[in-house]
Amino acid sequence: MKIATWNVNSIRSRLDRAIAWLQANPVDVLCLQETKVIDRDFPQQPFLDIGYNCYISGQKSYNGVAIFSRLPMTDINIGFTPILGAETVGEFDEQKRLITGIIGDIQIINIYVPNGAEVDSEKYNYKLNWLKLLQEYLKIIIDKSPNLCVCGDFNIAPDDRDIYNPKAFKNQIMASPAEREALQAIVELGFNDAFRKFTLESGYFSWWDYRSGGFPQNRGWRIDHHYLSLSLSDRATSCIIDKTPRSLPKPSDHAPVIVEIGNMSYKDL
DNA sequence: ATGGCAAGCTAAGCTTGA
Repeated sequence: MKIATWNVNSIRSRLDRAIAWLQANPVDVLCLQETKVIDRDFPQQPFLDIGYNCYISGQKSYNGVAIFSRLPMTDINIGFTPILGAETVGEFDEQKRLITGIIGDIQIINIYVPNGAEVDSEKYNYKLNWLKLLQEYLKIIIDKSPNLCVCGDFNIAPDDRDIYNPKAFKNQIMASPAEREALQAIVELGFNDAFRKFTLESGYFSWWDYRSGGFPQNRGWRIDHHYLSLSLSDRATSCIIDKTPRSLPKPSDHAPVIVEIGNMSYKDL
């Protein structure tokens, strides 16, 4: 069972790339972020044509998440509200940043964490509050659903190994202590960073700035993650970043990240 | 500190991203 996450930076701009990638990498589940399109205009048909089910939650211009799966998923839910209730969630489901569903014995939660602009800005506070809400949400879900895969664009480098030049970005957005503490509070609910189960060195990134030759010089950040609940982490057999699509013309600025879960095959589903 | 690039919206330049 392979589960991929990829911030595509507009599904309409990346449609051909995403289809080509899925054909070359026929993962069981692909989670997308920054689809940047309302549901009515989402180009579902090309994905249906190559054998994927589509579950989408988008809005005009910004944000937007989607899950494609080869086999149908159940229990699809959008946003925090189904678990936390409208009163607790307030305005936080207006931006489309969370979609979840169940496949086999695994619940997948696909998230696009707010960017945060710069430390101490209004958007930064929104990001920290969004992460706090995510923590409350996962605290409830992890008890009901022990095999959890929380994946997506977290917009946080968990530690300095995940930044090409950590000194230059100390205390900056995506690396600030408060962001890392918010992520750590989530980890402490009972998650492992799947990539770090297999690779401990620095120098592995999932996002490179479009500007200033970020990719050719490998000036990147690792901000796209799979956080697996402990029981699921035990079953993970690999986690890799596929830099190939980032090297092609008109790329997303993010690369796909793929985790493989063992002890499960289609006959189990 | 600034600018560099990409996408959406909309019709030249602003907003957002990270």
